[in-house]
Amino acid sequence: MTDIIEAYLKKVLQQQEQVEIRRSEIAQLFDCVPSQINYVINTRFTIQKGYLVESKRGGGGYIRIIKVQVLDDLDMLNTMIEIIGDSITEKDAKSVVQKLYEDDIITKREAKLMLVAMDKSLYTGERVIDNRLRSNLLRTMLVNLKYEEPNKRKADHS
Amino acid sequence: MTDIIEAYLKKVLQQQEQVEIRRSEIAQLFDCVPSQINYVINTRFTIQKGYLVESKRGGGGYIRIIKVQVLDDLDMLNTMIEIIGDSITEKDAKSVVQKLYEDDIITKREAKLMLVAMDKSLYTGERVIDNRLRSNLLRTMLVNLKYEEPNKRKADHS
DNA sequence: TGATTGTTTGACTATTTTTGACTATTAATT
DNA sequence: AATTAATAGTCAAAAATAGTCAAACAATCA
Repeated sequence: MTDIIEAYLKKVLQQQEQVEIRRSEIAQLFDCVPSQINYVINTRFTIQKGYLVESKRGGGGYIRIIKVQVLDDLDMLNTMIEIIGDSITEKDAKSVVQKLYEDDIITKREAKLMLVAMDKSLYTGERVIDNRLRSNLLRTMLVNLKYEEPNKRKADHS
Repeated sequence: MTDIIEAYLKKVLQQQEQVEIRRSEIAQLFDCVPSQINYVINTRFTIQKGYLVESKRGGGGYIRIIKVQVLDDLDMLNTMIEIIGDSITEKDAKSVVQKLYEDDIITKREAKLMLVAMDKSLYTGERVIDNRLRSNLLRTMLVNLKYEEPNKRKADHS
């Protein structure tokens, strides 16, 4: 169900910059409880995944999902670096890497390397420490990408 | 039993690049306990044998087995993985990365990302712990470089 | 045959999703 | 202004999955 609602909203977002819904209507459409919509939004439309969400209650209330717009790769990297902050969970970190891959800022191999580096199992097991270590690592990686020319093999003298 | 389930999954994988199952369904199909499926997967669908496994718990959960292609450069990577062992200093780790770059096994960007991840300043400050963390990270990265998934569609949110 | 290795089982744990009761906010009506 | 209606948000319990681990059992090896 979550996946279906997510797919529906993303499809609309392929055409548009943002989408505005009435929570109860979508819940009815998919025959689920209204709070399911909140669950979808909280788990699938996070800032790490590149979305902003606004809402209003009361009569004429709505939920609006907005795709975060960036100018270029550099802007995206800077935005992500801000989002990372000085602590980040495994899940959020992986969302960030995934987003960079989807936006063609990093290659699949680079994404894999970075994803591996975000994995919980590599760290100490102390949640607070790990989230700090992870944010240091990811942030430094992204800072590096800012100053790096895109992909070139050393022997590729083309 | 293990052999039968293995054969079943491999047969499906002859037709497809990947297979997605619901653990309890397969267990029912073969009249065994669900954890038997984990055993099959852990013993027969390892990365060394050319398979990648992903899963999700909870509602709509699944286990997905993906065929991967073993890449060239295996020997070099395997050698490096051995060298790394379960503890490695910053200096040695950086040498390993440098060597991979010089041998054209990784790109400059990849090298930079990996070098960043080896840097002492990112870790806890406890030498023994850091060397262990670093080796875990570098080793896992190299293991990942050995395999490649077949044409996974990217960002297809339709 | 005794030791070793591989398989099966199930109790317990971990994760993710679904649900609904209760709360908070805003707009409309009195 | 106060009250009521119409929204959306929160939170925790329940349900629906998958994972782990060790004990029991089976097969194979020396």
